[in-house]
Amino acid sequence: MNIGEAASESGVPAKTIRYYESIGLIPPAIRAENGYRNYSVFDIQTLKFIQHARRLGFSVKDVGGLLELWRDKSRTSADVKALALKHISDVEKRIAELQSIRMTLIDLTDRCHGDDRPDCPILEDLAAGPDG
Amino acid sequence: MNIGEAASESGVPAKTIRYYESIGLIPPAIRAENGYRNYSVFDIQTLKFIQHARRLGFSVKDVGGLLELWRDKSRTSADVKALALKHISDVEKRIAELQSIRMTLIDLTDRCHGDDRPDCPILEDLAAGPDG
DNA sequence: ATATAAGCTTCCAGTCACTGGAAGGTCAAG
DNA sequence: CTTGACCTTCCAGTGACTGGAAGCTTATAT
Repeated sequence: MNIGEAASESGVPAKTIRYYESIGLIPPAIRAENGYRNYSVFDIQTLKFIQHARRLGFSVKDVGGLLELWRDKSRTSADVKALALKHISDVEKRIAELQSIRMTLIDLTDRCHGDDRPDCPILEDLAAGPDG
Repeated sequence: MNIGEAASESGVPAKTIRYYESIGLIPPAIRAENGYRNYSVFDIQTLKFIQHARRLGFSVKDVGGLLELWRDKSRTSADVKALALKHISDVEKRIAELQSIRMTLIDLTDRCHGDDRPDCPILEDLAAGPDG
């Protein structure tokens, strides 16, 4: 299967597949006589795995770790769970940050009348800072 | 005031101040005889404004827009509010995405016993995909 | 006076995870 | 036989910095 078909099968763009190969996330593809990359059904499985993990916000480096764990039949489920729990805590931290940002922005916009007058608490508060 | 003092006064690292100058977010600093950049109290104000807006997640490009609005005495508060409301909606979208990711991860980890056995629903689901 | 350390300058490279595009080879259809 | 859709490689750009090298200036300590 050529890279284009592999891309549409897996959902990972051809460009990105080559990129994953270049950084060593996936092994170099076997080449056909014309130099084209050739992908097996197993390769597609791997690409789908990567795609799903990336959609869940795992970094490419983390995905590399997950792939190793996936291929390693002797690893324990505790290893995998630890990585996932760490990632949950990162996600929760980011959510909390964004929620705090959201509250501040809502407060600012609520106090801005948003008409054709020039005075605007949003700019005033950005100049004065969070406590002023 | 040298760039180091400007950095500690404003909270923006010296390196970042130079970077902001290089991309045109702030005008080129006036130089002393020895070539060192010289900052006024007003410049510090601007840097603080930038810092606060960045902390609220505005992109550097958006901060550029906010700075223009800040300096433009003839602008209306509606202009500013529109930019802020758009940003709130972006933040909310991102929060929703992260919450969905979080739920999926929690579901996965809940179903993974996380002991020394090798079978792990996290890896299985990453391989099978979100619906399988 | 001198040594040293801190602070400033510029410029280049690296980060992360791609993405776009140019230049050129290959292949299938009309 | 030509067009267009593939494929190849390599280089550059994104966003927002950050690190580091090489070299100048200034402040401090002896």
